[in-house]
Amino acid sequence: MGHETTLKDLARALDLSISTVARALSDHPQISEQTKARVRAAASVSGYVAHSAARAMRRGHSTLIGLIIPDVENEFYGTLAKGLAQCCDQAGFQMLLAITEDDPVSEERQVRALSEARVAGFVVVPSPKPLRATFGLLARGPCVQLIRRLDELAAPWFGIDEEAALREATGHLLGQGHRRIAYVGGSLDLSTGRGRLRGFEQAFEAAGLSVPHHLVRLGRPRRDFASDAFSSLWGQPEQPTAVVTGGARLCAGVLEVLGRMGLKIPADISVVGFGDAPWWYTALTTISLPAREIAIASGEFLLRRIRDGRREADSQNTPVYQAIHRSSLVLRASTAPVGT
Amino acid sequence: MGHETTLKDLARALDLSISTVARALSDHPQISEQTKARVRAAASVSGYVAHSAARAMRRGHSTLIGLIIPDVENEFYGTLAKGLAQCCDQAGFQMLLAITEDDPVSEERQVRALSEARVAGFVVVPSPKPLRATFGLLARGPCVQLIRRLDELAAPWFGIDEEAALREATGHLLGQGHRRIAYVGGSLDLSTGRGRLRGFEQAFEAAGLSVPHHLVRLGRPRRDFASDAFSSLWGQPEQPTAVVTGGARLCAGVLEVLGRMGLKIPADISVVGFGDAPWWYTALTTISLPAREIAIASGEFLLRRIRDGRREADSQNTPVYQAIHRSSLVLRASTAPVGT
DNA sequence: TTGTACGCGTTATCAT
DNA sequence: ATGATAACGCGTACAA
Repeated sequence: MGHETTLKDLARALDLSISTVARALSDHPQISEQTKARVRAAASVSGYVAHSAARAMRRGHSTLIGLIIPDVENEFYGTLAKGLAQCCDQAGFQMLLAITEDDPVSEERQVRALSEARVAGFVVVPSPKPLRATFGLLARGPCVQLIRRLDELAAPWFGIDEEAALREATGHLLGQGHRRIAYVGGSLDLSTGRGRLRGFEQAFEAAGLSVPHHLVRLGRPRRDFASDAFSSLWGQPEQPTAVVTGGARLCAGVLEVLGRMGLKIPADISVVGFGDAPWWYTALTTISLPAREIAIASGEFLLRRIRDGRREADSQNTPVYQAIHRSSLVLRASTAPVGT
Repeated sequence: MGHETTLKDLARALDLSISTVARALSDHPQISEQTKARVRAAASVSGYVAHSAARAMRRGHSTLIGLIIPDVENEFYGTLAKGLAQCCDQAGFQMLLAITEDDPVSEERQVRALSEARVAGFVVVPSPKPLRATFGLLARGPCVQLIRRLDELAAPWFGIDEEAALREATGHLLGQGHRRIAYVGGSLDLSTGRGRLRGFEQAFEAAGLSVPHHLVRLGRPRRDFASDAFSSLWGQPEQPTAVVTGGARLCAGVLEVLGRMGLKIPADISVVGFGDAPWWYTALTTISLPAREIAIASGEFLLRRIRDGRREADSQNTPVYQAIHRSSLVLRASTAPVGT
């Protein structure tokens, strides 16, 4: 007891060589069916379990994929993680999960740990400003970046057209006659924050209106920021008649404070939410994100690249690939023409 | 290029032995400061990254923890995963995530993969009926089970007092004068389903009332089941005045169909939700679960046991440990006295 | 069809 | 203070 069965053990017990046992278990064609059967039986009764680390060392590559995200509690990232985990499982890979909370130090530490584990590839939603070392580490293997986009990270990007998403959402409200439209979004140190704000602005410009910058609040993509931001907006002399959110957690924060204040949607204020948390299926007009599609697309892309990279010596001359998915505006009961 | 720096490379470059380099990098006391400095500098410029698989093989144990859950999109499991990931990170471990969707075949396959990776321990929310092989695999290392409890899995359990949770929730409604209280819960093949139903029943018994079994619907813990179940309940001649949910996804399903039917909460029906998804902070009376606490407690327990197991040869004679956490009923605006 | 032998990158033991 | 060497479990080129 206290000892795990190895090929050597099986070989000794069966009076065979290690290589024969190894070949039998990997169904090598040149091993007799009879031997295979004997070996498999012995492996089964002894509870033999292959040692993937040893195998990886020998082969020179592991079956590990590293996923680096800010927060798996966030519905969106949860969906991302699930999609990728299923991709991995299907392809015989396992997923190592790292949660950064957007802290660059934690990010570096965990990316280093993933590197030490010799993951075959990285899927990363990078923090706003990763440490220099992090880039170096991520460059050691195939890598794709999701949603947020960092040019320093010379890695293929998968995400949505943020500008179009916010432009459409804001345009919808403008079409309903709203003018005092507030925007609670992420700060501009994230590519997503920049794109979304631009989309918000473009909607006004397209309508020949001036952008109500005094109704814009940008900050960390957290619920409490959004709650505070909306409170301050509502305290202004010119209250907004509608609010657009620029992130899932920001949306949650706005909804929370609306509830606390007892404001009715859309009677007191129209709301466009962000993301697809199942609970606001009930009534929330929302910017719907194809999280699962992004996960699958990027996962399959990465896995393909990993396999390719093993054949061709080095296909490092990869063009900067990008896959732009489309969000869609899902109309529900949380928006209404102004003054109704 | 195409070659990862190893200790051997560093040794050759510095004209030192491999052992000296290894010792220098692990800050061995008997290496001169000067040598350490030289080695560290060389390691840094060459971008040396340790190889944890090789280390694990040599040492006989990895720094991997396997987490097996049905679904990480579920808020509750998301919180669990996050808590555990942080536990792991803090202790120098990494977390391998497996999503089973409660499919025993997928579960077995993934648990096997984790076994092959020689995870140092398992944290598992088991499917209702795991394959026999799965038990064998999980028995190969330290293991804790969460929430759901399987006796065949002789592993310490961390969860909540399900009976008390539902008793309290149901009692609250009874106290508000409700009698036709519906219950939409998980089927009885899960320990959670059994405990929750019993709690529902106990509330009636404690009040000297008979249990309204015709208002009880049990099934798979999925949103669509709950939606259908509530629809059928509402179609009955004796419509319920209140509904208690026995799971997070079931709660989401009930809320969804309520929205579709245009029913007002609590005017048309009182609702007790399940779990802590941030979005129903607004107005939902809910059975609140200490997901993060459970994750931390079980994670620390497992990590401690892993460390202990390395000192003492085999401390297999472990008593069946259980940590019962308490849920709490959070009162909000979704329940009201009957007939108001 | 099966066996022998080497190396993957580390760490630990024993020597110097 | 440093070096040589064995071993962890596996896969494969080469030999038989």
